[in-house]
Amino acid sequence: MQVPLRLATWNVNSLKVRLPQLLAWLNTRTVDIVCLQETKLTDESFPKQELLDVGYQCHFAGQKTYNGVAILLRTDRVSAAEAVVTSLPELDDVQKRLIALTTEGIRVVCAYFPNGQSVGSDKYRYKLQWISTLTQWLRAELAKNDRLALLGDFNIAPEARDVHDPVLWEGQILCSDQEREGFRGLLALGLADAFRLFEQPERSYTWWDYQNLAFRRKMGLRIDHILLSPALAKICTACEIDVELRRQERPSDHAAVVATLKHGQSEKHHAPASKAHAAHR
DNA sequence: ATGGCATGACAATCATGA
Repeated sequence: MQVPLRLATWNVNSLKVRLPQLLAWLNTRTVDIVCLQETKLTDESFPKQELLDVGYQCHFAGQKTYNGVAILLRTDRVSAAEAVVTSLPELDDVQKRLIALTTEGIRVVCAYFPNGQSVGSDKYRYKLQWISTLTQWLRAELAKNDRLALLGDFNIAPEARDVHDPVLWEGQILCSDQEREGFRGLLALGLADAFRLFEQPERSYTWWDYQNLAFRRKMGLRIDHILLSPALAKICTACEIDVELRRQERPSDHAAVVATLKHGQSEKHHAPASKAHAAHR
């Protein structure tokens, strides 16, 4: 069976406010695994029944006012979640920025990277530390899981072409050398930026400021990403930004990113490295 | 000019975002 699998990430900037848009989006788009950031909800007030009613099982880690992440699984299309974790084991952190689970033999990691506020601030140092801890943890996860996807709001524009005005943003938060070095550190684990596996339109962004008509003027940044392990990059057939979400009434300031995977045979999940190597010759 | 929105907590402004 070769049914395509679609993975998405969207920073909703308050799930309470964006729930109607999310429900409508889930009804019109075929997405199977949906990572959300900035839910800004405690776990008690997570709208799990509403999402269950449209066919999604929810896993979430939230807090009052800030942060909060969730993964939604379309239960008729993907297997039940296993090995759910709701924090980075190595980091003692009250901020809810990470949730991970395994479905369909895929380790799905949903992350809301710290913003960093301004270069050199305490929050900036926390951001770099958080990225470093995530990277170390992912190294171990990749050793255990061939198929791994890291989705989320990275709060990093990796390259000049991901920024509407690279000169204006040079060295600024989201674009600083150390943040970009952190992003490259994730790629160095073997992960691929799914969006850049394909030819893309120029000025493709995922975030636009609410102010100054930034969206209409195409003044954005590409800071939401889907990174795929080699086994998943190999079967990725598309990666697109859903800008329609940003065009709506009372939108989130982020658009969603959606990747499509050819749903490979399950035997590939546990293919030993030696065998994969042999197949190359 | 470090603002201009938007969101949430809280009750007039303030913290935070990116």
